[in-house]
Formats: sequence, structure tokens, C-alpha cells
Amino acid sequence: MPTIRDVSKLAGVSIATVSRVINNSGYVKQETEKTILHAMKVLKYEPDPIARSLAGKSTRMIALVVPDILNPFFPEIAKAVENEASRLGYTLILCNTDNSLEKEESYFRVFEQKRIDGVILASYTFDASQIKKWQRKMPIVVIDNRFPEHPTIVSIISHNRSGAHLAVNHLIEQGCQKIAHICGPMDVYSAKERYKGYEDICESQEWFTPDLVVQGNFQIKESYQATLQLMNRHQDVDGIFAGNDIMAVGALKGLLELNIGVPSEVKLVGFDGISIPLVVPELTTVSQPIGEMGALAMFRLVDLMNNRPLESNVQVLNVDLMIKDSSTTRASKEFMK
Amino acid sequence: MPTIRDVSKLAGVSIATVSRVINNSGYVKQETEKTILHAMKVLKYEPDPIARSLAGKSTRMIALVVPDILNPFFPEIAKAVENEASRLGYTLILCNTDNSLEKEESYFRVFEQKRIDGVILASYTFDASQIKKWQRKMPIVVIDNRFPEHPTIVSIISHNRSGAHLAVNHLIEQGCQKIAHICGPMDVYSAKERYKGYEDICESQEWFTPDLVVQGNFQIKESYQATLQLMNRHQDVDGIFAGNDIMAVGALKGLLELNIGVPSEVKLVGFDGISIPLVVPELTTVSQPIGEMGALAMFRLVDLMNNRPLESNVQVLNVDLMIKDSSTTRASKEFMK
DNA sequence: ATGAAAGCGCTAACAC
DNA sequence: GTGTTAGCGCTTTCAT
Repeated sequence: MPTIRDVSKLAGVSIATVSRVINNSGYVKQETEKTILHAMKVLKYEPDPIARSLAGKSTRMIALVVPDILNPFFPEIAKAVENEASRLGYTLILCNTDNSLEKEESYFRVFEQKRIDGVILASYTFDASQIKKWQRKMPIVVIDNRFPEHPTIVSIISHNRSGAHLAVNHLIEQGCQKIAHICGPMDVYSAKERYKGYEDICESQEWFTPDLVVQGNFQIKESYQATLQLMNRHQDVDGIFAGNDIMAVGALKGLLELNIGVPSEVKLVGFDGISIPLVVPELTTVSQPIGEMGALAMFRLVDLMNNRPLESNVQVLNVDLMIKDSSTTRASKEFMK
Repeated sequence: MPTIRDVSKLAGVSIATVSRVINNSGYVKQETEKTILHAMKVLKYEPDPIARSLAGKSTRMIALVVPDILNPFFPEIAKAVENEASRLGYTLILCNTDNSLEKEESYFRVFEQKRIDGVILASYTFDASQIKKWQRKMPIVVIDNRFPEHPTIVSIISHNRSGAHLAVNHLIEQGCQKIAHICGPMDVYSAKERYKGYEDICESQEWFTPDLVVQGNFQIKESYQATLQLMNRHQDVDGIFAGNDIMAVGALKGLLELNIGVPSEVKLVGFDGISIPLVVPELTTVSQPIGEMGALAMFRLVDLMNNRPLESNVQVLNVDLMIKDSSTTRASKEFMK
């Protein structure tokens, strides 16, 4: 592998000048620049990123921390982030935490040690003080979570509350007379907002009781079990709003188990809009712009890494109701039972 | 951040000696070692990985290249690889290629430049000669693919052909009288093996015709369309073996579209055994040990990186038939129609 | 068993 | 505009 020294020799200049054209910093005569560029081409020279990093430049590596890479939401985020990262010349490090605080902490220590330039963090376990602590050492952009009390934390999130309104109103329009909610962990901002959105609309209905809300923890299995319980308590539930798509899948499994038809007996709406249409029947869902969220996270991170000021620390994205088969009895299709 | 120099001063030795204990190479008196270890602890010293890399050591970074991170098979691989990698002190770089040869090539160039220690490659587009070319520069372990003509390529793969036997025999046992196959790209080893497995058993049946095999290309959409065509050509097909799970999902969608009951009218079996049970009804599938495959890939890569000889360049894993709802009419559950 | 010193390939003052 | 040089933090001969 040729080094900067080889280039400087071939071009008949000093390595400093070569360095200048590599970084195009400082002044360098058009002509010499040309000679150098040519020499670089001839030698197929590529600056060594490790040496650059050691000499004080950035590592051009960023990390993506996700709680559960098996939840299709996160591969979608990962795809978008990786795509933008590689386009911008960054290398993406993937970290899966299984919702473990310990792992998160240990990853951040590695990031510091390896001088990662920045991190995109999806976590439901890390709290504001820990984020702020690490933020002093490296730029961090949080996705799908938010800390309203801590305005210095940069985050990207969707309109969860109004998204929930869309979901519930849709169920009402479809004629549902008793709508339940399977919620995510209540200490997670997005889960709580979706819950609040449900509450906003349902609380005032005469059929409403608090135990129409059951805990699913953003997991298939928990949601499945919660659904069994729920339908046991309230046989007359005819609409379910699940706090995310995989919980909706859990609910679907539960309803199937109980021999309850979807959508004929119970109509179901999820949240997230994971793009790979894995579920049959296809799920009606409140779709977040997941790819956009990943890409924006990358852009904001780049802003931070370049000390560019942000217009605002929190960016809230619009959501969209995607009406599919699990909530509408159309075309005479019935899926279960 | 303290440096090796700080440690050497505090311990009253030269940096060379400190380096020796860091790498425990060369001789160093028990006593001095203790002093140094203590000094390191006091200063909370951690060797700078970048400096180490520059000075000629490895980067402790490995790359995982996948064709499509949205296919749940690959997040599962990624999870296992990342898990072992971080356990072993390696950092995992994620690369998504969208089956683009160009992207693959460009990633490998980056790997060389960044002195990645090794790569785990899942690709259906890279061919043997390209792998061998890059293999001269860095250790590579191929997963879910294999090049029988090129025994120097290290790969990990499942028993695809006998897995297909399991699938087809199961369908026959379930009473199927005409079994079709939705295959993956025929230039991909695993797809071809699964196809061969289907053929092994079906070719001799009196109902067999070559056009019972349709092309799905390992994608949902293509498989969906292939299924529509297939069922149009052969109304009497009552069993489908799909070359992977997401193609099985595509088939399910197609059958749904045509108002064909699963499993009552058509029984369906997939391949892969993606663990997240996203599909309702749950898919009968030939399950590969996906996590194990990822972990083994990491282990073999470590062997290669340490120049340890492998017992064999190709490792073939056992598969398992997971009987679920899409192929058995049990408990009076019927899912569609 | 330990230390001195020459790099690894690059950046960034500083000097001319 | 361009060159000289001192690092960045570590590894690794080569002496001793």
C-alpha cells in the first residue's frame, strides 16, 4: 500500500502539501495540486483511515444501538441508517442490547474507547441522565423515544398520540362498540403517548373501563397472553388497538386461539407500519415513516458531529393510517375461525 | 485519557515493559508486572485501539455482509454474530447490499482500507472468483451458500437437500396429491439444493410435471405472483413447498387472494425457520439453526484470523421439520376463506 | 528482565 | 504557497 510519502516523492513535493490536498485545507497552487492528484491516481493511493484517526481526525464510524434487532422495526431503521451512513462515507457499527442496561453501558464504553464519532440510540432502558452523561463525550441522536423534561437530548419521534387517534377513530368508524388497547411499557414515552391517544378518545365513551387496557410490553408473547386475558374478561370487545405491530401479531394469535374471527368479530389495528408485509391477514396499522426516521437520525447526527446548530432538538414525524384487512370487512374476505 | 507513558511513569518503568504486560509478550518480572497492573488500574488506563492498530496490530473489527436485512433470516444471523463478536471483543460492522454486486465490491474495498480483520459474507451475487480474490487479503466465512468447485472457500450451510425431503415427505404424509415448489434463484446453491430435494422425491410421482416448479427468487412479491400463476395453471395443486419462509408468506398471500383455504385446500411448508412467529397461521417450515449458523460463522472466522487450521472448510448443519398450522388440519382450525 | 529508539501513516503548527 | 518537524499512542527490534 502506497503512503503519503510515496505520493509526495512521486509528485516532488513535501508530505505536508499532499496532506493539504487530501484534506483540501490551506493553500496549494492549482498546478501542484494537479501533479499531486495525478500521483495519487497513479499509485492508487488511499489515505490510511487509522493513521488519520490517530493523528486526531475522526474515525468516521458511527454506532447504531437497538434494543431488539428481531423486531422488524429495527432492521428497517438499520437499513436506512446504514444506507445514508455508507453514502456519506461512514461505517456503521451494529449493537443489539436485548433491552439490557448493562450491555448499553458497556457498548458506550467501547464507543468512547474506539472513538466512535457518534451514536444513534434506540433504547427504552437508558434514561435521560445516562444519555446526558455520554452526550458530553460524543454526539447522540435518540430515535423512537423522547425526554420532554430534558430538552438538550436530540431525538426523532413520530406523532404517537395523534396516530393513536387515527387508529381508534378508524375502529369507531368501522362500527366497533368496545375498543381495547394493548399497550407497551408505560415508562416508554412512545408507548405512553399511544396510550394517552387511546384514552383521549375512549375515556369519555360509556363503554369504557380502565381494564380495557392491558400490558403487552412491545413483545409478541406478552401481547398474546394479554389478549387471552382481555377477551376472557370482556367477551364483547370488538376492536383492539395494539401499541405496535408485533403486539398486534400477538393479539392476532390470541384471537385465533380463541376462535374469534378477524375482522368479523374483532377488528385490529397496530402501530409502526413495518414495511415487510409478513402478516396474513395484512394488518391495518398506523404507519410511521421508519426509513425516514433512520435517515433523519443520520442527518441530525452528521449535523451534531459537524457542530452545526440544529433547528430544533426534537423532530416529530407524521404518521399515516394504512387500512388493510384486519380492520375492514371488505370483499368478503374473512381470515380466521 | 491516560496513555501508556503515564502508566510507565507511575510504575517507574519504560513504556516497552508496559507494552509487554498489555500484550503479555516477552519476559517481565512478576513483581514489575504487578506494579504496572496496579498503575493501570489506578489511572484507569485502557490501551488506545487506534494506536494499537496503527502500530501493526489488528483492528478487532469484523464485518457482516447481508443481502437483505429486511428478511428476518438475516437479523437473526446478525444477532448471533453480533453477540459472539462482542463477547470476544470484536466490533461488528453491518453492511446491507440489496443484492448489489457493486455495493459488495465497494464494501470490500472499504474493508481493506479500514483493515477489517475478517468478514462474514452472506451473498447470492458474489461469485467464487471474487471471494477468492478478496480472500487473499482478509479471512472470509461464507454463510448460507457454498461453492463445491472451490474447496478453499470456507462456508457454513444447512442440509438443504435433505431438508427439502423432510418438507415434501411431510406434505405427502398429510395426503397431498400434487405438490408444487416455489424455488429461489437457481444460481444460488441453497435454492438449487432445495429444488433438487423436491425433485428427488416428486419427479417419479405420476402427477409430476416440470411446470409445478415456479420461480420466486427468495422474495415475497415474486412468490405471490408465482403462486397466482401456479394455481391458475394447476387448480388441483394441494401442497406447496416454498424455498424459504418469506416466499411461503408470498404464497399464503396468493392463496388468500384466490380464496383458497390453507391448510384445508392447500398445505404449505416453508424453509428457514425464522424464529419470530410473524405469520398467522403459523408456518410449517424446515428450520435451520440460524443462530447457531451465525455463531459458528464467527467461531470459524476467529479460527481463520488466528491462523488456526480448520477441521474442514465446509460445515453442514442439520435441519428440523417444525410442524405448525399451515400444513396440518388439526384442532378444527381453518385460517382462510 | 528491561530500556532506548525507530517506526506505523498521517495532521497541524510553525517557519520560510 | 510550501516544507520541516513534532507529535498521535502504541509495538517491536535491538541492545544491555
